[in-house]
Amino acid sequence: MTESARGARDAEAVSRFVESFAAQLVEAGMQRMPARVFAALLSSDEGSMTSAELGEQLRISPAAVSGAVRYLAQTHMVSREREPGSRRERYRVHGNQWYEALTNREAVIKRWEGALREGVTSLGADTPAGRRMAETLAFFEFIEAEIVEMMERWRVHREKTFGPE
Amino acid sequence: MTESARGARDAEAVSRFVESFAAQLVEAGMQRMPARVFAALLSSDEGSMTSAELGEQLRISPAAVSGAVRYLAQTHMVSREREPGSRRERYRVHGNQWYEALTNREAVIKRWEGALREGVTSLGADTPAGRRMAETLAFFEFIEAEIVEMMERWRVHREKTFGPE
DNA sequence: CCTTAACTTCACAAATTTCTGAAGGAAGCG
DNA sequence: CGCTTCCTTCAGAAATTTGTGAAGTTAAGG
Repeated sequence: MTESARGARDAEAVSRFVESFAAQLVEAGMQRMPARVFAALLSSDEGSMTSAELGEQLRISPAAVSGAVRYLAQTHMVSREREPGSRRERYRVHGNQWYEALTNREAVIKRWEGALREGVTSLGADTPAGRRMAETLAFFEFIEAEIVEMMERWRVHREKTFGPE
Repeated sequence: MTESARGARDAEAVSRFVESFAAQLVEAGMQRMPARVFAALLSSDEGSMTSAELGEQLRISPAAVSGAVRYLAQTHMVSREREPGSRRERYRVHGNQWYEALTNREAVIKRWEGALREGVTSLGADTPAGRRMAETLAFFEFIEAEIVEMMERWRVHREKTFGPE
């Protein structure tokens, strides 16, 4: 077993994975920099990196790191930590935050629901279009409730499979 | 009750709703034109419109309609119909296509899973990062199975509430 | 306090995306 | 069969987004 395959991680292999995973996230609608930063954090052994480490691995400016991290923190995909007695910040992914972030889709769904409610009203609940809106709205309300339960089931399943956090 | 509030739809109210709902879709990551076209179809009484009608309501060129519709058809949000004995095409939303489209998220999830599997391999299943990948992968596999069941439950729920299609 | 390291904000240049007009087909209709 | 209508494709202009360098801000450490 070579040194690079055991101790020090194969930087190139890591980078390849980071970029290919980030590309998938981008294709699903995520902005490029947040996607790359998130992928890098996800594939770090500690699950966390400093701003400088991120900038170096991804070859991007501190400004780009800053912007990406702000977005990720806002959407709860990543949390910021201050290293005590240092002015370095560490950005971390928790296993849990993955599904917290998914649950945050709720915020989006809520806004859709709001818009649909207005639609039902302004198109008229007794028109064909209004009825279609109402049904769509019902669908989202259904989904919303289901997601909550689904996450609860995942929490149980996860604990059984991977043990308590 | 004025004529416009009863018979002919209030074009301005419809337009306001279309634009505001489309804006929500855009914010969730959808391209602008597909979002506007989809919203317009959703709020039409027939659930379908011709290319010309879409162009007129949204004030966009035939080319833009064409591009938007191609995207929506690819993602199964809208189906194309040919009016028999005419060269006009109608684009239609089915109530069902909403959740067919959601189910199509499966394709995205599948690609993520592929990328994560590669990640587990290339980072090493016995490394902390590799284990995190494996857990993330397990999460998506869980979600994928759940979505299938969820859609089945919706189909039942929908039929009870709104009657058979 | 002053220095300096680390992050953030901002204005701008570059790259990308988006939409249009124009040209190019396909398919009904006479 | 040719004419006409409708849709699509394509090249390019316009708008938007993205990432950078530089200046600004905050807080640790002497």
